[in-house]
Amino acid sequence: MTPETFIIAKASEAIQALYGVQIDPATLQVQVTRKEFEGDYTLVVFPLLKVSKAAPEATGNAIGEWLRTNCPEIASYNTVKGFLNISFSAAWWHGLFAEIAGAEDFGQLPPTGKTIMVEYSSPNTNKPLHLGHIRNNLLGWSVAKLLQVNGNKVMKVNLVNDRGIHICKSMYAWKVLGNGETPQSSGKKGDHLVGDYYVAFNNLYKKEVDELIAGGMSKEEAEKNAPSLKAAQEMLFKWEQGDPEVVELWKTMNGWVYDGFDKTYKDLGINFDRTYYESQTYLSGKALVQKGLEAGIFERQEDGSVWCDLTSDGLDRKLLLRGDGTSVYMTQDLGTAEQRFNEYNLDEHIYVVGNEQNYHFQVLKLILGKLGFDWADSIYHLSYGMVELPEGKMKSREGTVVDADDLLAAMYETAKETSMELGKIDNLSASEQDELFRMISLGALKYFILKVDPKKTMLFDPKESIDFNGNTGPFIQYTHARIKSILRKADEQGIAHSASDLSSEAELSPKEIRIIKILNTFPSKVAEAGAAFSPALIANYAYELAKEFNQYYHDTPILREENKAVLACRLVLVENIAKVLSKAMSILGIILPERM
RNA sequence: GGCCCGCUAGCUCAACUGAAUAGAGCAUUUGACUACGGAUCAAAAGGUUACAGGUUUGAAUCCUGUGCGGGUCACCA
Repeated sequence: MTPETFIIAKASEAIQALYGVQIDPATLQVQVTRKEFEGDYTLVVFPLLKVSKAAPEATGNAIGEWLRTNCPEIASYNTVKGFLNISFSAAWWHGLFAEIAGAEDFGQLPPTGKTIMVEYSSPNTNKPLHLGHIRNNLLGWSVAKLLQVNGNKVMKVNLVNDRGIHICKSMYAWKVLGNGETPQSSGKKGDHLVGDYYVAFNNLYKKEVDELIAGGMSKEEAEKNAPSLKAAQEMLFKWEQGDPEVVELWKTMNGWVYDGFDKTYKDLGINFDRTYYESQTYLSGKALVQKGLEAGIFERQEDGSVWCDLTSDGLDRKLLLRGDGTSVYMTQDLGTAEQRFNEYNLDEHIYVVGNEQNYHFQVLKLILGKLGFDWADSIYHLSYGMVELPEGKMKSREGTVVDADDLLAAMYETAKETSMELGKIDNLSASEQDELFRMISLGALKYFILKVDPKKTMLFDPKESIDFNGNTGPFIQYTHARIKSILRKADEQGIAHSASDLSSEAELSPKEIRIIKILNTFPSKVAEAGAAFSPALIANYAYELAKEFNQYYHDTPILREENKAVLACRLVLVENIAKVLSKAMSILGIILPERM
């Protein structure tokens, strides 16, 4: 039972005893007492005035007095305006502390029995990953982890967009300009190589269009008739026919891209339980369209195309099948959703996709509902905002995209430079140093991106992200390393510091109580963050805890303490800060080093 | 134009279901090194929460309207 629920339960009893009214516990609000007031937790009494028929102060005092005399856990109280500030007894704090210290899986919530699928990443295979994908990947991985810690069975999936005109463009450019270049022959990373040919295609295409226009063709016509585009379209057609040569090239080039992606995913520290390929799913969903037609939810036009009319829902008409009977994006998503819910018996399905697709998912959900699936409301679009740069928006055409691999490399370099300057890690081996630089650079990047509320557009300033001061990942990593250093010294000196060494003789200081209070809120923070699908809440929690430790550490001697009981108490406290920090950061995919 | 989202300190971001004087970091100014790790800590300064109404004992938060910014409304994915 948390202190909050304890107070709510007891306050309900108090109200029953004092005013003879059974109050709905939901109307009672308990919050952590603000620093400037005396007390641990605060009950807001305003909502009770109707029942008490008395002034706020009087009501607060009456309830406070009842609590103090009837609950041994509660030591004192005071009322300021409409706020009843309650202080727990020292014994109670010791009990809570021992409970936290003894809990091995602190913060892991009990099983819910639910299975949740999280789809994220979803790259196209014609170009490497960029900064926008990084936000997607980090969010997706972290939300999956968060849901796991909330007690769910989670399945992480990727849907690779491996077919379509875009990859054919790269294929065509490679065929005419590539001279058989491969990742091996050029030393280029596979996804970058294919991306380069995508760019080459666009240049070639542009040149052809310009020439056609110069030759007297209209712009519109030229854009349709450029030979390279025609060739790419021809390739797409052949691919759909299963032409062996085209399919072979497609397989080869996609293979290069997958090797490249695997490397980037590995560098980012993310993974998937299953990967879907659009080449295998793009035909699904047609049966559902048929079903919808029969049910009269969809309508077929004279040209054979099928539509769903959503105008009565305030939206537009949506195409589901082209005139030639082929399916579109929406058709595929309808089909795969049904497949997945059936195959895995999902309770929820989360799609981590950028907010430019809000409309798509709104429609998807609506249509699934119309088709009569009761799980239509169990799909959730985790929509995230764009990542902007100080210079403005990222536009791939203008070359202002930040490549994921380049960014990771730059972060690594900066982590290295900064650490070397400080010169604290000279005694580490080269490979240990390398591992450390990776931890720090990745920690900085992940924290910087995940601490922002997903749905907001965020600004990524490379310079600022690399600043290791303030509210950053490295600050938390550093805090952890310091704690570990203290614990190492304690071990060297043979000082005991396990939960069983705690003694109620050691008096807890206000700062220590504040830290226990923060530690204690971790499980409810996890629940809150899980409900909101927001790793940002966890990030900000970890920062608060780390900061609290630094303040405490700065003026409280730990190893110099002579009283054994107090010493053990402090060490256990500090150890538990490290424990919770590490659990919180693991939800973000950030590793905390033992030393740095 | 329709629909969706955002707007909080100079900058980047917080504020759980409405609650006390809206909080951090960066940058600025000042102070603290006999350091159990200074990648630290303390302090100052910085706000009409875009604007106007409304609901409420109480609004950054809920409702209506306005402004500014973004997204989206393809037989693309």
